[in-house]
This record gives sequence, C-alpha cells and structure tokens, in this order.
Amino acid sequence: MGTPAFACPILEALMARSDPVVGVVCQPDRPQGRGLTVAAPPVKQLALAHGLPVLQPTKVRVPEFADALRALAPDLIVVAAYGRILPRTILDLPPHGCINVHASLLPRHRGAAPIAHAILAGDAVTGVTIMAMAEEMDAGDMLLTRETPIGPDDTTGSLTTRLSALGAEAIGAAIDGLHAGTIHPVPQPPDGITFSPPIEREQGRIDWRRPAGELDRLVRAFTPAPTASTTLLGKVVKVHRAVAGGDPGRAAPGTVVEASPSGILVATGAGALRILELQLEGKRRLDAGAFVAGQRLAPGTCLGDA
RNA sequence: CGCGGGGUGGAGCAGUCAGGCAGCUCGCGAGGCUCAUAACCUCGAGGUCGGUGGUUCAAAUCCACCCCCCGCAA
Repeated sequence: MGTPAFACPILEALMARSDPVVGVVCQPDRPQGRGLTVAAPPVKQLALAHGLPVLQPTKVRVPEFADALRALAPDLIVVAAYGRILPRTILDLPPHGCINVHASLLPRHRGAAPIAHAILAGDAVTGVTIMAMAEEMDAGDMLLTRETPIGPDDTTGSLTTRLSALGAEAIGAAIDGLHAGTIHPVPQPPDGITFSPPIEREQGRIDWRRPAGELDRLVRAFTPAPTASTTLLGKVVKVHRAVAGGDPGRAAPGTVVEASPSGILVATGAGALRILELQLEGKRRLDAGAFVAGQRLAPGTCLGDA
C-alpha cells in the first residue's frame, strides 16, 4: 500500500522478490494540475504496468475495503506513504501483519512529512525505519533502520529519492530477517518522540527576520514542493535555491543588498541569504543572473512586504 | 467548462491599453583602456515579434481560432 513516487522503488523491490505481490492499494485518482484532469498516482501507474490488481478505496474504514483486501489473501502488507491511517481491522488482517517504511529515524519525526521536518530541524542524519505497524501513527515496534547523512545541499526532493532507495533495500532485508528469525521488533524509546505534520504552503513564506541559516533550511525543506516564497512588489516570488552566507551590512531584514549574476543577496535577521534561483508569479524559474537582467532588481529593494 | 500571468535577436524583459523607424539589461564578436572590479569605453553581428487567418494605406500592437510555458486553487 502506497501512493506517491516515494513508494515506487519499494514496490519494485517487492516485485523483484520471490514472494508474489498479490495486489496494490493506493489513494484514488484525483483531479490534479491546471485543468481539471484526473491523474493516477505513481504507484498505480507502476502497478498497472506490471499487471497487478489495484485497489483505490475512498474510505479505508468500511467493510467493503476489508472484504476486498481479504479476497487478495495477503500474508503480509507493506505500507509506504499510503496517506491514510489504517484501522485495527486492516492491521490484523494479514497473518504476518502490516509493516511500514517510514522516512525518518523513529521515534523522531513521526507523521506525514518526516523528510521536510528533518531538514527544517537541521538534523545531521536521517534515515528510514521499518516498523511493525500499530494503531497509533508511526508508533509501532522497530524492525530495522538505515541511516543517511543530510548534506548542506540536500532538499526534500533529493532526500526523498535517497531515502526511497534506502527503504527499498531495507524492506527486503526486513522481510528476510523476519523469515529467518534474526530480526526482533523492539519498541520505540519513549524519549525523543517528535511529530512532523504535513507542511503547508503558507509555512514556506519567508520571514526575513529569521536567521539566514534557518531560511536556508526552509528553502531546502520546501523544495521541490510547495516551495519557499517571498513577495516582490505585491507579487509572489518562489525561492528555489538559496544559500546562507555573505555580508548584509546594516541593511534591514528583507532588503536586497546586492543583485548580480552570482546571486541576490538579502539581509535577514542574522546574516544574509543569497538567492540563486527564483521564480516570479506567472513566470518560469530563472537563475539569479537572468532574473536580475530582466527585472532591474536594485539594491535597497525590500522583499517580503505583502 | 475552476481563477490568473506569459511567449518580442542566444538569456531575461519593455513596447500592446491609444496601430506608424525593433527598444532595455546582459551575453556573444572585434578593438581600446586599466594595478584592480559582476571591470570600464567604443564599434559590431544577431529578429518569420509562438502559429494561422482576418481588419487596415500600414499590425509586435486590433479581431478570431490554434500551439506552448507558468502562478493560484483543488
């Protein structure tokens, strides 16, 4: 069970194993994008390409869904970024239960957006945890973890790709370990629990009074979506790439102190943030040099006034 | 039929409302200048103004249809 691109490598890893994948569950097709076109989730596309049966229940807490699942007779259910809380009836349905691939080192960053929150928090290391699912969200006993460092240029996008691959490798190892009896579930430590609720676009609005290092992390955590943003003359400007550093002088937070091909240097509450790639509302994304060439962005301009 | 912005030399933009010489910041080429800078100065090349049709003496500009890019909302 899974929905977005993060789950695809994990499904692929499962399909490559000798145990057959009896079915795939993902969220329903939803209208997406600019028009109103309904799009199939990545996991569904992958499953259909391999001829696997796909279930897309609107609600998971109805008997019809449990019946449909039972008909597939799974021995084990693997969940990765499915996007729904599963009720006890589903968790108890397979003889070997449900195991989950979670994109953090539990018990840190339980919840929907662990990757973005790991970057926001400035964590030096993150990883994936395979756990036996419990009713409480992301609170199940841990089977196995894999770590990866968070680099200074890592974004939610780059980490998602990496953690997805780690998860794909780890899920196989976890199943093997369970079969062989070499892995034993251990409860999560009660200390160090944090929660990572879904991030919203509004939280990506840059508050220039914050320190530059924090804004650097904000930009990376909100990349590639929903993207950090500020405003220029009342228009929304997305900030796709930026790095903390440079001398803001005594300029007030939000003030452009330098606009050149090497970046747009903006004063913050502490230090300066150099914007390297940005996008004006309605326009395509540009590197700082091209943006400056066309927009005549002069030093002294203030960003962030709505 | 969700709302909206955009397509103009290689890049990014102005010009469109009110039709009348193709403009700006860069990049590129040649020359000059400087101890030095995202250097600076001079000269130059480079355009089917997204496409098709229409209106007009005259269309980047007005009208119709089409293609493509993007922001918001979901």
